[in-house]
Amino acid sequence: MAGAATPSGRGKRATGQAAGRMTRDAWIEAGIAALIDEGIANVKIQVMAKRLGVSRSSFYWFFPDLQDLHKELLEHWLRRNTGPIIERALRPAPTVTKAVCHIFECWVDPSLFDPRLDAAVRSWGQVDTSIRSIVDQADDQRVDAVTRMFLRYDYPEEEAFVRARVLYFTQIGHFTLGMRDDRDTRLRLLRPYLLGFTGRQASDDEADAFETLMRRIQPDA
Amino acid sequence: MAGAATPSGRGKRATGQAAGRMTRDAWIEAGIAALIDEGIANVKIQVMAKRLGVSRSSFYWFFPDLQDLHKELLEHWLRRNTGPIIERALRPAPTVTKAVCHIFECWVDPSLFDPRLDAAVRSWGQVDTSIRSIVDQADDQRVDAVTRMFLRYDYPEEEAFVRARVLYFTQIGHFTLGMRDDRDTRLRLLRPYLLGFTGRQASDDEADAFETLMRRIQPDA
DNA sequence: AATCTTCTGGACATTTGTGTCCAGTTAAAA
DNA sequence: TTTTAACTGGACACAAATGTCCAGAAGATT
Repeated sequence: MAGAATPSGRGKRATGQAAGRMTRDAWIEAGIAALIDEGIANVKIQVMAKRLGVSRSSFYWFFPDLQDLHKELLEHWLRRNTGPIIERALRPAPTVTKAVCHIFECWVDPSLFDPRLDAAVRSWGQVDTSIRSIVDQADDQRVDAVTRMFLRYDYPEEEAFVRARVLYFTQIGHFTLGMRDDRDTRLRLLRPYLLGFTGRQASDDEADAFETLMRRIQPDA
Repeated sequence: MAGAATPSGRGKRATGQAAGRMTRDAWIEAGIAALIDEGIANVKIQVMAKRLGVSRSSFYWFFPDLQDLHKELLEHWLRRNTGPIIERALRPAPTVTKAVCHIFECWVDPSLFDPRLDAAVRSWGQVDTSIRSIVDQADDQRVDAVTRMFLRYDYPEEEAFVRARVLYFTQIGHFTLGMRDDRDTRLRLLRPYLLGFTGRQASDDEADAFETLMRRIQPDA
């Protein structure tokens, strides 16, 4: 028995596995959760174990040490967050404004991009140089993909690069600052943002299409 | 004696005070340094003491506990980083582009704004909600000041707000991502950035003036 | 049913950090 | 020079983490 701290000795655990034993993935999930809302410095075996209602030994069965879990967390982030942005940036569209709307999907659809995870990994990178270089690399890839997007709409080389940065940095800044405008505000600001990012006015069709998409993803907010 | 770890027993310390005793400020400085390059979770009395070549007791003479130092670090950040931005945003200028250049001064002059400190405090806010709300408040003040700047040049209300955010978030994103372009790159990108932020072309005079300023501040980089 | 493999709990050893207490040193004031 | 105030080091008592070891429980396999 884990003592008085565990509400239900055997049956169910707080999170992760329903009843049976532990799995490597359940530990990784717990790690991600801890990373996101307490930072890498608080991803601790002891506290995760308590939270999961399991003893620390379980951890050491699945991982040689804490560092191994860290490796897994970083890989999860790479898979989860960088892919979708690049994919959306490559998607063909009749106008720049429409193309930018495609990228915007990542910022409104939590299944495409997890802002809190991104922010957490970024904070991690500030403290650990080996992480830092990997984050930098991912940022370069993302900005590069957006730059190529602008180039497809005949912006001059330098302007395309700057606009890509402005678009991407604004968004990262947005998340870093934890801005969480509600859906209506975001819809209201859509056109000014598109103007600022592209220098061109979006058509009504495009704005409407994005509004529809957003209403589908966030039924109400 | 502090043991074999201290290279010079009495005379000089690693940082802070030259020779004499310790001061509250020296501890705060050490705290800022630790916060900036190792994150709040690694602002530890024990390691700072070792680094300063002093025993932990000294700390407890000047501060009741670690939390008290944390409070001081936050106050330092408030004084250091938010004031100058607001001041620059209020400064009168003949054109928007010129006004934006005034704000840009904060990003190129380390005496006006410390990007690494800002990033560190921001990370701290992600982990500690009481810090978070203070950081949010500061961000609101900064964006608000920039919004009013745009309003002075007759941008419509909503556009002014969005442009303020784009300008500010881009910059925060820039720092968060640790982008450190060299001086020449920054000068080359100045005009495209001004165009993106304001929607208007800067005059040669304005660009030249900024270039002069930058060369004065960063003799070479 | 017996056996083998996988996984868990609890005990142990160690490290790193916090905060308290107090005797004693050092610099300034009387 | 003595006294006094400001500071420092070292010892103590805890707490929270990591990582190791191993007996044994719980499932899967034969």
